[in-house]
Amino acid sequence: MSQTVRTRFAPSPTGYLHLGGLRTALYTYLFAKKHGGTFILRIEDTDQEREVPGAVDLIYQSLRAAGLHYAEGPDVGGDYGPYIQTQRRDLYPKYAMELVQKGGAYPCFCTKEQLDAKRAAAEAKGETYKYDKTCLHIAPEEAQRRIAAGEPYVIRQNVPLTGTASFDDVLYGHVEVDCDTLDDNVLMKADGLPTYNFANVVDDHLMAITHVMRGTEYLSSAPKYNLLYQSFGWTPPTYVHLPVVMKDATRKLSKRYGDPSFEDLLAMGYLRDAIINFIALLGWSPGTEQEFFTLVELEQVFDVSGLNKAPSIFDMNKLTWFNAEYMRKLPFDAYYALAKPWLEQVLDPDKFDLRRLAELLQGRTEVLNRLPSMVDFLAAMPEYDLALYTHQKMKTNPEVALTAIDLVLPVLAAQTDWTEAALHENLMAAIAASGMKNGQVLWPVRISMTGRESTPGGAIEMAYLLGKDETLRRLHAAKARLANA
RNA sequence: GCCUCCAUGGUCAAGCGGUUAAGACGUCGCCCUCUCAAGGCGAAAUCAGGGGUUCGAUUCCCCUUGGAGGUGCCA
Repeated sequence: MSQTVRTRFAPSPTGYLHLGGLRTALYTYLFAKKHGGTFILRIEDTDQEREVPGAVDLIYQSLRAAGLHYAEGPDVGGDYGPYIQTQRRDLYPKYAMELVQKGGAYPCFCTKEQLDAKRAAAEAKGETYKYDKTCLHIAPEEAQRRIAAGEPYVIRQNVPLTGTASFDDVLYGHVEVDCDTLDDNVLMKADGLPTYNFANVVDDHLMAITHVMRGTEYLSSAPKYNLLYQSFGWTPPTYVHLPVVMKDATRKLSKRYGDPSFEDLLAMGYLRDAIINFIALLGWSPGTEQEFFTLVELEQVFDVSGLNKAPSIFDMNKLTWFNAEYMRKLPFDAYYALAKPWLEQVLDPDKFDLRRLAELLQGRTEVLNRLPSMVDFLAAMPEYDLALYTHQKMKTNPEVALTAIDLVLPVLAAQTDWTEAALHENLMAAIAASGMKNGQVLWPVRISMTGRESTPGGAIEMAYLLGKDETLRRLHAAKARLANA
């Protein structure tokens, strides 16, 4: 590649950054990095009605949170600004006029009502609606007169009636369509702002974008954009269209159906690096067996040849697996800092050894937000079913449980050194002396202390965390309940 | 409807004319074990269908089917 690579992520400020958008941004960023190029951010806000207040800031925040740093953008500046399309509004009319002069576009005065009627008529006949080029035949002088008179108008692309339009995509190859299936789309709206169809071409050219990476929703209109480049006499960028991310086989990921956004995942306790790692592998393969990647590694190894053409389904299960793996890999102190606030939601830090608890939890943490429900039994003994005392493999049932508690109670009551090591030593000795199996006594003892089928540690760890008084209190309560059963 | 694109297990996917069709998640066994995880071992599970081309198709071509995207003064 002789020219310096410049790629851009160009979202519309219509809300949060969804995962499909994040992936597009990631690949766009990685492509630039891989080729030593520049990644820039451009805000496409030409549809003022759809703009959501605060969405622009959300995009900045999300991109920063993801670690996708852009060298140029609205909030960082650059030599090709402004980077927000509404701030570039004065730029577009000039190019629109140039296009009109070159025959690639024309002003149109048809009203919304007229067009709706034509559209309805076409649909009634079961035909595909296409603008009939009525205004193409208005003489330039008359058009000028009407514009000067203040009549509302738009600028439409003048698509040839015959022939074909095409472009070449790195991923999808040569895409060609018959011009007669193409409509004369609006390039400049009556409000004076360009549509995506126009702004994208003008801005990519003006910003010297060399590689356009974007979703496949633009694949079928790309030939039309190429017509624009031809009319202008500009060299089109290299295109890489990216398949969408799906929720399942037929629906794409969408906030409306409750699918999480990037920000949502972070708030739930998914790690940024885990999300990035997972997203990178969703629709792209490095071609090797490696499955864990840091952003920096991805910057080196990313290649468009590993992109898959088919849409891929977002698998929360696998994301969660990645997250659990990343949790385990964290240095303990980093994990503890992350876990602590979640633990403190349900546990008084003055009453429990949260640090020890976190040690037990680190290897079992899939997502941070699951932590509270994993430890809340420590704060208050939950209701539980006596059936929990019956466990085939542990060879226990309520009767055995009663025996076990009777065996353990005096040992614990006499325990002065309430450490895991000391508890372990004395308890194991008592069990060995009794002739019972470890699980036979430790299972029911743990149940009676926690009321949970599974806990972040065994009976000994739980006893340590609960403390002597609370342990004995819960054991006595369980004994009374079992004796009356 | 029309246009464009896509198609390997439940999911992510490797494969790019000749393979026992990798690997990962998930699932199911077994082992380990004071529970659950983690870890170890193992298992089930895929080339959508039909035609071609070829000595030989998962791989190339066509059709069908299925799916996606587009068909806006939205992007």
